[in-house]
Amino acid sequence: MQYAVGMETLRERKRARTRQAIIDAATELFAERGYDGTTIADIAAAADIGTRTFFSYFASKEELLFPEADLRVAAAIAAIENRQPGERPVEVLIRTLHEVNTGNTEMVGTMAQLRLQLMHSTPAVRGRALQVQLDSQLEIAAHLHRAYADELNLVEAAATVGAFIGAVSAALQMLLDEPGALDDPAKMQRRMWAAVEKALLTPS
Amino acid sequence: MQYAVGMETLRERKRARTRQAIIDAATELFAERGYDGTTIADIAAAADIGTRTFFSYFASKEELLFPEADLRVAAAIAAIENRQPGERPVEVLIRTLHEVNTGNTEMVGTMAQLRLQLMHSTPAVRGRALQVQLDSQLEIAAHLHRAYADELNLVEAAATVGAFIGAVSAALQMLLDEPGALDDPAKMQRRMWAAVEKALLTPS
DNA sequence: TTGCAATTCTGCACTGAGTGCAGTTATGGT
DNA sequence: ACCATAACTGCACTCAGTGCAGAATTGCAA
Repeated sequence: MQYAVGMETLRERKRARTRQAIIDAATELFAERGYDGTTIADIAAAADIGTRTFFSYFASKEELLFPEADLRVAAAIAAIENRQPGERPVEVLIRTLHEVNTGNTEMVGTMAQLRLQLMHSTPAVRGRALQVQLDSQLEIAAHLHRAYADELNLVEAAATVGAFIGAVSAALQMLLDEPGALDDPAKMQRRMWAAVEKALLTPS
Repeated sequence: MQYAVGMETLRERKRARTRQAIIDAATELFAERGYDGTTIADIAAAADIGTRTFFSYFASKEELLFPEADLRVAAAIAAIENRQPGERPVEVLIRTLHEVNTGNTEMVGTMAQLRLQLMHSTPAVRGRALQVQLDSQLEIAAHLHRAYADELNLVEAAATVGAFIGAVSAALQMLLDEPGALDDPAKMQRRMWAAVEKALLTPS
């Protein structure tokens, strides 16, 4: 076989291509007709696969919205491992998500932008986003606990991570409720961080 | 009409009774066969109503799990209004949920107990719980902002409430993952509060 | 190149949630 | 007793998601 070696087998490459085709088709259709207005049959047809086949790539329609959830958790965990000496748990988390959000094109990607709009307009999407976050939380909490074994027990670590992610979500949602919120994503992000830091770093 | 005046009309009384019958039937069936193993047709049959009628009482199967969501928000808002002078926002929230949870039989009620189990075992229930919480958050945040107008803008208030609820959720879920967590709910609740306070009140 | 095993794709038939509609029944007031 | 209104219900429908079985594709070895 004369193909490049970027990915092992033909199967894997083809599968990755199909997966991306589904995401692309869904992104376009969601933008066009909204989340609820798009059926899985529509997506499958647009991606040129059988309806049934969709479910061998994504377990549900909702999963389609957060295809990169795993990557985020990995980034957060890496940031925890590389913490500065003397850095407090909350500070690590804040720095972590800072890096995650500025390091990649997350805030700019089409699906990410779309997701923000859908989170605003479609309750089901918002609910799903929360669930994805919570699933990540426990994993991140476990690593935070290991990094700060002498300061935080596991439950306290979970509470810390939960507080952080909860603050981010709530601030984000409140900001999204403002009309024209998406016109200046960078500004929105700055305001979000300011609010999160005030909520979490204010001394008691 | 010679009926008592507890509730105005026959219609209202009958409707309330049917609603309760649905909740009771569902509680029993969920406990018996689990959430996923119970169909709406089952519940309707057990409550002796037509399947279609179920949807004129509850918009979805999930809504059945949190029939008292509104009450909680009301309690939280009332607690905010009655805040002590000098009390900090986070402290108000902590006191608030303290009152909500100890003041009523929430933690002891059958449906509430059941819900904790289901949250642990059924992802759909967990997701729904989060969504209910988030919906409450913005409303509570608005009141917190009004109560602390000179200290917190709206986004900061949202972040504060989100941090609090996020910490509670995460700690609760971590605790529920421990085997035998439900054997001693009071102890679990104490550990939860300790973790939440450590996460939120630790000075920076 | 051929052949075969493993994997993937797909259609079909099914269950269950949820909606719209239309007809029936129960209730409140006159 | 009568009527307007609200509630209840069956029916037919759409869509998400699953299990199964057969067809098509791919990987590998001869």
